[in-house]
Amino acid sequence: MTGTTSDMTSPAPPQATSDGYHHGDLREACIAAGIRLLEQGGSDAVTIRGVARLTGVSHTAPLHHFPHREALLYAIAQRGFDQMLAALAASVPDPAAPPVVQLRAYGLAYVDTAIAVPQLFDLMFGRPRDAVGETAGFLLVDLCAAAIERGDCAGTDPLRLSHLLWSAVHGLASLYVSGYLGSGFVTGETPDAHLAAVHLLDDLFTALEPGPDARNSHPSKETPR
Amino acid sequence: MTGTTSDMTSPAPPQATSDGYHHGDLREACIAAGIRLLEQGGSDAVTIRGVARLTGVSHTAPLHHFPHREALLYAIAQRGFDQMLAALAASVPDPAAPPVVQLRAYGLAYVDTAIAVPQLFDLMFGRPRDAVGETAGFLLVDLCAAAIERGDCAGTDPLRLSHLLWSAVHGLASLYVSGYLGSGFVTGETPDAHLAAVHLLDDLFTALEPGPDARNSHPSKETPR
DNA sequence: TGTACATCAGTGAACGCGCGTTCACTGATGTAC
DNA sequence: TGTACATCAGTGAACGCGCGTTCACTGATGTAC
Repeated sequence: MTGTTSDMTSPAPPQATSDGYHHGDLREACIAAGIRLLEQGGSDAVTIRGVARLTGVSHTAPLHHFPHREALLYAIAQRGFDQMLAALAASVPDPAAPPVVQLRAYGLAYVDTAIAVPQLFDLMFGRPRDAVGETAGFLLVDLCAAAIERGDCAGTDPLRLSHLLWSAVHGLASLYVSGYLGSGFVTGETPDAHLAAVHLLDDLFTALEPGPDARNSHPSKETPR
Repeated sequence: MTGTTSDMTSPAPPQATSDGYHHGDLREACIAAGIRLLEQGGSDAVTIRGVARLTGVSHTAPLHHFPHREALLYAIAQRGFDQMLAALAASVPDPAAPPVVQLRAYGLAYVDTAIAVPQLFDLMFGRPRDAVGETAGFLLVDLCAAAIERGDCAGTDPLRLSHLLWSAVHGLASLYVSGYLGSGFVTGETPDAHLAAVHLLDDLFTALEPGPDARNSHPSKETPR
């Protein structure tokens, strides 16, 4: 994952008016400034006056674009989801690749994005969820179903598989973001988040491989459909 | 997990002085009040003046116990870890049970605790980590090593196994706490967090069972004794 | 091509608010003698 | 057993701060005629 941060903090204004009066794209600049404040000082540091200062504008100007502070935070979180979805989409060069390959790529991109903008990641999942990622959710379940169908993953329930995968990846990202992994907490060895994600996905998909005995492979614990 | 919330919010003062002047155990009362504020309004709502109001004391009194607001937040987070560790310990009735059984119980208790006090869970993992859970980390790795040794889990690296387990459980808890699972986001089916945790742990440990390939060694899932 | 005018996106003064923190103080308690 | 005194844990007034939000305003732009 390269350039994510700069993508988020330096958007070229669509049509900048060059007079000193009108900003050109204050809304976009406020979101970028908000992300900067967020990454430096957490969500408490994201204020209307703060983004106004950073964009060099009077402290009431942002109110023309965000009716209140909450709207600014909401827009920032939404931007985070947009960026993450874009990163996920970009991580799979071939949409015809086997589902397991796609799932691995998505998982890796998920962790990388979270690590790149940790406070934004926290903000995204720290406020009331939005419908923005619903298609991503369906895609995830579809890929799980395809992987099971193809015989690449054990199990029978795509929904439960999707929960397992998402939980594992989200948990790894969260634990790295909060510093509970990656800094010698569990032991001395401290792989970075990207390497840890590779390991986790390797271990997970290896474990999920159906056994070589084609007849005994489905203990079929429940949900037989 | 029963009674966790009340454990956290109604601690009996060790020796309450009954005069109206001295509180008896203001420090403890402030922490309890802080957790109440936290669960209602997030960490922003936890203020020195707020806990003073809730404990019926002048707004400077808490400063005798917490030199500044950050110290209050720190104490609350620490209390959260204490409670979680206690819940984990209580979830394993027999410390001589097979490692996989213990790991399952811990995982379940972890999710249950998080769901019981979601904002506290967020606070705990949202600020600089403490050394408080280090022994828990070592215990986790030890159990993973024992599970591998016993032939109950595939793989060779206890550290990587512990990362996988912790990530999966932590991720599930986080996604439920933030509402991204459990409210029909991925699909219509919405098991509660506890049931989802049971499913996740079932699927995970089933996948981690070493296959019957080499010597058909372990047909039993767990608890052979 | 000019002109009137509505609209958009800025400015800056002002307000009230809750907050953390300081300060001098005071009541209750425990201890040395 | 009494007394002096240090210490602990409260009180309440006061401070300065940054914040969100309101208000009347003004400059720039686009459009109807």
